Amino acid sequence: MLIFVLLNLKLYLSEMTYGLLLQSIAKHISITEADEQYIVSLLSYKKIKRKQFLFREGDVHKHAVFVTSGCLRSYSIDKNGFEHILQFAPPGWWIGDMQSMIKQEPGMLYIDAVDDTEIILIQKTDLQDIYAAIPKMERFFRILAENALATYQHRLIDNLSLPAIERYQNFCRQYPSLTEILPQKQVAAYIGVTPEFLSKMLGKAAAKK
Amino acid sequence: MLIFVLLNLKLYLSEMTYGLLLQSIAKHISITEADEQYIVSLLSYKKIKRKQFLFREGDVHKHAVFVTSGCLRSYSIDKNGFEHILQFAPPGWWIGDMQSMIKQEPGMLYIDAVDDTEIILIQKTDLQDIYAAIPKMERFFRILAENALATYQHRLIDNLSLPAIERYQNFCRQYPSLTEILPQKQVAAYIGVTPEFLSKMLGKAAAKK
DNA sequence: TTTTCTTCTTAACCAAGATTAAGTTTTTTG
DNA sequence: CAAAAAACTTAATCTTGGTTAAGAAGAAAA
Repeated sequence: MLIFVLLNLKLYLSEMTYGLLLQSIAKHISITEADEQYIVSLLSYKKIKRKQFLFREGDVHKHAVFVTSGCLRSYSIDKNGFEHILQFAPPGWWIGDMQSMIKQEPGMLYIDAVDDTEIILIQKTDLQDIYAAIPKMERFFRILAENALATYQHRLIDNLSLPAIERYQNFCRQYPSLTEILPQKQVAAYIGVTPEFLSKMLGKAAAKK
Repeated sequence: MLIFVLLNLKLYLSEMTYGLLLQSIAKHISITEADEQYIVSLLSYKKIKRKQFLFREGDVHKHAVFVTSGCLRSYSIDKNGFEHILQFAPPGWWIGDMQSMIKQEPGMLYIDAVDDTEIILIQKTDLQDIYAAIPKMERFFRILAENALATYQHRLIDNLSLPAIERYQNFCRQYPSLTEILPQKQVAAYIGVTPEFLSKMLGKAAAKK
């Protein structure tokens, strides 16, 4: 009886922790419960406090990272010490330096927590095993990469063709929940302007009304 | 005897036409000859003359496009009529509007030929069949998408953090063969400056020496 | 609570890159 | 080959956005 309760508890905790990832997989492919359990057996879980680092420039990314609560960000620091944000990762998103992940070479990105955050990690080597054991997972990550690719294509075009104010408006439209939470400074580092200029821009826009 | 010659001829032509694509696949996964033949049976071939369009803004991308000779480019045109180049595709590269390809909705990109170009086309619906028949192909396209993703991440960081002159130098280092062939105007549209400014910049750099 | 750190704002000045325009060279096409 | 169309250059002027600096306001930490 006690064992039964403990088993249920374990399942329940696992469901809490890994539910979001399994749901995300289920959205694109269907896998058996045995497959799910196999995958879960290779996952690890981690908490990251606000402002704590997950990766620094020069680290080799040996894990795929999936956010289940809170929010991470990836960014580079240029030679003048300014941050340029590549991506925010709210719950349900993956984050990482693909170049480093693929080639297993030192990355150029920093990743830290915008907020207290919980993540799921998969080791790159385990991911290879998952592909071998459950070929359908190749499809899941193909679809994931293709979607991310579409997002980056769009963002690059925006950066090439739109003035700062429109890039800001696009950001607010695309990530309304982030706009509320993030300090302005970080939105500026994402759209590619200085915090001073963003402030000036918003002041002007407000004055017009 | 005649039939034998014709068969060989057909194989030879097919090798000429589809060789680069099959090689590219073989670099990442190994498939049987039967699989190769199946894939080839779903491919089509097309020549595109310099300056001819393959897609325009608003078109739905129903094919994946692989370049075997020449060079294509994808770009958007902003409200002032200026071109912003997302990608060049020399031989061995894929090109397309991922957003449009995935969601089968009108795209925002133009694709035309920088030079007389030969391409291989795969219909999106046939691609689904290929995935079903040869699951390994999911891996091939996963790897492809992941590599492209890494490239876009890098380019976006560069655009956010580097001044125009360094973006130009990066372009020359990364695509030396393109730098020779392309009109300066198009390099400008890729790195995100006006042709006038690129000209001024290069004049200054030359004067220094 | 008080102190400290971070963020936000404002403003004056500065610089990278855009715009306009005109002339020159190169490439394409009839 | 001549004519037309692109592409390249140069220069003057303008604009977007950066830099510097300093104070105000919030948030975090002690």
